Amino acid sequence: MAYRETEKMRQRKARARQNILECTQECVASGGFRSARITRIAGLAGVATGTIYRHFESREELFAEIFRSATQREVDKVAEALAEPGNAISRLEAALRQFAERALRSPMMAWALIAEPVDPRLEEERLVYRRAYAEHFEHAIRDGIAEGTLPDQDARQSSTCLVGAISESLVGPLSPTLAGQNTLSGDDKHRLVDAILIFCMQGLTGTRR
Amino acid sequence: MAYRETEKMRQRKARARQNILECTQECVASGGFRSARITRIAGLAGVATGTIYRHFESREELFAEIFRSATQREVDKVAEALAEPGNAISRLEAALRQFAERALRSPMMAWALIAEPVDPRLEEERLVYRRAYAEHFEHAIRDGIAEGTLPDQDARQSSTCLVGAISESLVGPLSPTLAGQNTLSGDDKHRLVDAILIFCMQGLTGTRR
DNA sequence: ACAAACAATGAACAATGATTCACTACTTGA
DNA sequence: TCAAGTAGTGAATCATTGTTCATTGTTTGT
Repeated sequence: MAYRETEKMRQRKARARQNILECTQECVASGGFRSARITRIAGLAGVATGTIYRHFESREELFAEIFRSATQREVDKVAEALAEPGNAISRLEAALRQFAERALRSPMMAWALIAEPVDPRLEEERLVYRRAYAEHFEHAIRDGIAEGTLPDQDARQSSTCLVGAISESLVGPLSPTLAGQNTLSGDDKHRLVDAILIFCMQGLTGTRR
Repeated sequence: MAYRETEKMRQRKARARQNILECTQECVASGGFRSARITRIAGLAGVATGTIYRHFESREELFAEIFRSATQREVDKVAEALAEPGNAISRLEAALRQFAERALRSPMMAWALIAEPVDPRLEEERLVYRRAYAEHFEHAIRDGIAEGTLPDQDARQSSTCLVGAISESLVGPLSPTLAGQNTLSGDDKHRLVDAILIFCMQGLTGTRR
């Protein structure tokens, strides 16, 4: 016998894999999934196209991994905001704000995750994560009902509506328009987020803040 | 000279074109855009694939036409509901209900129009029509504010949220799941529509009905 | 009946990129 | 240093479908 996989090699491979992931993410963040061609990713990562396939089953699988990690990061942020101290209303408001502000901070990536047309495989992942967001919101809504700060309501339905309302509100501003983009100034973004929140919070509470 | 396009021919061509459109719509309604291959459409229509291209620039263009006519039909229905007599609240409620109920009645077509991943060209059309829905709602919201039945609010933002909330609520139920589907009974559908409406109307009015 | 103009046909083509795989270059333990 | 085993390479291949176009069949006015 001769060659046996050693720790050093394992780490090198892990690093190579990680590097590919990061370059893919960069690619997606700059032009969405569709424009992230294997050749471009390979070029960025400084490896041959074949190498990608030594680390990932397929382009789809690579994308799925990017999608999951990027979205999970966002879901976690929302979960964090909901875990802060305070009543359900303030926590929900903070979480929604977090979601929207982060999306507006990385518009292309957010668009890729939320609204870019993707293959059925990724679309399935997307549905899963939309449910994940909704479940976090749902939990907080139940808290609010229990503590009396929110009127009784179908928490699941309300949470779904929250996800829809905020996504739809962001799709327009996030959509990579023909030429320039970022037509939204910092102030515009702030106003947009506020406006979204007013509708959402009223939908939940039945009162204008 | 010899051949000159005659009325009879014009009509025959128009009929052929219409037939292709109808078959395409049937195709889309049964499996979405993605699965509507030119060969399948041609087969259904009883013509050769090349014939399709005598009537339409390209598959994309054919799809765009289907998309526009199908979506316009829905937009019109919403507009009709909003044009009925009554105050803004009841008209908005009727319009939203109309939208949701019609979607649930033709789930696959609704999914194709609302949520199926499609090419950028169609996605653009989709954005246009989402705006169209929103504008109708927006107008009614302004009416409501003017007549005093709705509190003052950013009508444009609220209308966008309405479109998002209702779409998101429908995506899950409409998504063509692996096997069976139509896991929603008539009663389920009714409950779903009611639940959507409660959130939406509260988002608009600030009161539970 | 005839020729001009057009419609319909459908097999062949084209274009796009993901994926493969025979080969090269390393790494490892003896 | 050597042989076994693995990682990396990238040009060639494959697969999928929309689209073309030379050919065939129809319609029309004389």
